Amino acid sequence: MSETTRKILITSALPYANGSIHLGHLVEYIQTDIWARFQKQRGHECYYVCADDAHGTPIMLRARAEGIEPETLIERVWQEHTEDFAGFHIGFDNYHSTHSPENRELATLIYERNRDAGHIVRKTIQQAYDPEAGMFLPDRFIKGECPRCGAPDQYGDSCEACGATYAPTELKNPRSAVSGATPETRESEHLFFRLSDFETVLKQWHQAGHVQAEMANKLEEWFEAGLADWDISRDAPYFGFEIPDAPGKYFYVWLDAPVGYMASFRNLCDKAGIDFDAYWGADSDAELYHFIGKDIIYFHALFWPAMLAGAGFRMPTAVWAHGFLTVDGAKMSKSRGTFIKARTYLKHLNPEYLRYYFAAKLGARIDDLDLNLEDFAQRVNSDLVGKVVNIASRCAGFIHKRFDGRLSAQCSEPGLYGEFVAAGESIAAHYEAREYGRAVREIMALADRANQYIDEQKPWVVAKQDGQEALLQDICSTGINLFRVLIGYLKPILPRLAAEAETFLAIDPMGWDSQAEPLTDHVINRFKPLMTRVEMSRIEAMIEDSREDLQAEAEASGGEAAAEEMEPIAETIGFDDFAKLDLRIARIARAEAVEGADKLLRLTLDLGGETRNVFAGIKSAYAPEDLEGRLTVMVANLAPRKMRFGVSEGMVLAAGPGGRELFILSPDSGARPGMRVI
RNA sequence: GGCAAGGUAGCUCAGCUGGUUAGAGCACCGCACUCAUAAUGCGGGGGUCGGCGGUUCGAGUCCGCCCCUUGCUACCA
Repeated sequence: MSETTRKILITSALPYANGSIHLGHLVEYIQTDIWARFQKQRGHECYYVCADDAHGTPIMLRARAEGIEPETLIERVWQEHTEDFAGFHIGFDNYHSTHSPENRELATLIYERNRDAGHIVRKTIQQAYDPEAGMFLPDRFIKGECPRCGAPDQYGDSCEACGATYAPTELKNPRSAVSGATPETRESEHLFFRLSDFETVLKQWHQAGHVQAEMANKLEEWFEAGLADWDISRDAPYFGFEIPDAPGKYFYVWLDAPVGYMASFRNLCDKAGIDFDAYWGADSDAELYHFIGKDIIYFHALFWPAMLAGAGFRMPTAVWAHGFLTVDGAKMSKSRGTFIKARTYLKHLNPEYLRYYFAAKLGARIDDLDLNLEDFAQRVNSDLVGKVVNIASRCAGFIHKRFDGRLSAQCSEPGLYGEFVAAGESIAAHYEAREYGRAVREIMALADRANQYIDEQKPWVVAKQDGQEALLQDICSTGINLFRVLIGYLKPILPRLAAEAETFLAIDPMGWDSQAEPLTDHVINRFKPLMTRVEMSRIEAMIEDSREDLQAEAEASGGEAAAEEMEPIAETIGFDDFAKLDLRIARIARAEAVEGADKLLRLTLDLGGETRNVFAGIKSAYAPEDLEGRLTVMVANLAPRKMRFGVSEGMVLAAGPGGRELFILSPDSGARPGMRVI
């Protein structure tokens, strides 16, 4: 490697201190960690930092619900996150918290510099206020009816039912998700960051190739829509940093979250004597990379670089987004048991299986990544155990039994060994380009070559021939040396396996180029299985565990959560009002799926004297054939409603949140169609 | 219906700016081997590259239309 030493600072997005790490998070940490380990192995000065994102209303409220201080909560979560990451060998150089003195100092500094440069403006806005809880409500903590379609139980920023977006003040019958009180609209002065000041700067930055092509397209859309001012303040009570010149106002969590990258690094610099400015100064020649998920591109490719530029810091060298994780082709699901927490995984499986599998499927693009559990097991078993580790396993015995663990004094296959070494260049290029899948493919092709070599040489035959000891030792020494090169290439992905292999080989930790020459006349240790096979039963146990785990959790927190989240009882009505409602027993004469509708069933209801055509959104919970013949309860005097698939002449009563959890009502036996329900 | 990403062997995926008979790994079948964690090697079957049309001397690769899948969204009176 003739390349000069680079200075590289790498970050992963900060996990929110309000939940556990799961396999979806790990795509990012594993992707980043592999890159960081690779750069270090190449001999560069490289630091990988991260932190918990510890501020914001959800954390404040959760701490309140648990009856503890937010500081106590985030400390506990920090501990848990730290352990989970360590379990997956994520090698942070520093794992800090946004609730730290360094972050307060830097967030304040960035704010003040932007303010002094005229990028901060004050505006008075109307915002929902919860008079009972005594706080302003973030959009997602207000629920009510959609102003456009009237759908109930919608969040304050957008309607899940009709897709409308609106201001929370437009919601009909709004109520606070915190206390259930009806929010009032109050005025408040907020601070705004003028993103539009940076339009030119940002466009130049994007065009200079600092973001992926797909990301650039998306950003272009945002430019076309126009860059809006960004509200960076929140009113007390809020868990965060108070804004120095605005008492009672706090930095919005998304302002100080990315600053957490700097703060974590600052903290590391103070501990390790690194020059902070060499990495963050406006004229820094260091490289700065942010690995993120595709959902937070907006913050990292617009606000963050703009804030840095406005405060006189350098901008990132690149922001790299990855896609989401699916399991067996579908979104992670708690009920299917595919919402797998880091912790649960570690109870059942070796973390390096997952590191390898992700690496084998990761590229530089923003595509989603699928964890196919069967493929996962087969791939790990055949690649790592069957191919790579097997090379050492099949050679080590001879070296030990016949040569006291000593390798040949010279390499008998300089050509083959040279090929393995030469491949390092292209493998390194793939790592550098974040095309880990390509790197893995090349490495596995080499592993195949090694196994072929051993098969051709047939050491087990040579071993039985008198006077062929030297040949046997040469063959097996070559095998061991090829194995060593492979492990060197896999080391960024499999640090633990590499460490154990280094112990087996009795060598110093491998760098990228330290395998240029083969080991000769060197004594290795006794071989122990370096990795065992994935058992499908372990995977199934993990899935089962995930299912139980989350159920138990739901039940554990169920008591208070259920009470807290229970829909408030509606306004009291008189009997006259109730009597307006004509509920009738109906027999479901026919039930059928509606072509083109995902959630609707068309029901033909027999009311004794007449029949009604009713559309019901219960397809997710009931098969049509299970409904036919059943008695149920319907609203018979509801005004007919024209729907996309026809006119609905009434409504069937059902309870439940949705999905499979929908329950239609049934009368006791004896009731007959047409009877009025009073 | 809208937005986004995709549709290449049973599965997971390569196929760069269009160029010989479309590839790999796994799975499957047969053979070999027994050093190795039921590992390995050799051979084989298997794909009209979602469909149709177009551009081109030539298209999996470019263009148009259509179909399908997944995610968000809508249809949940």
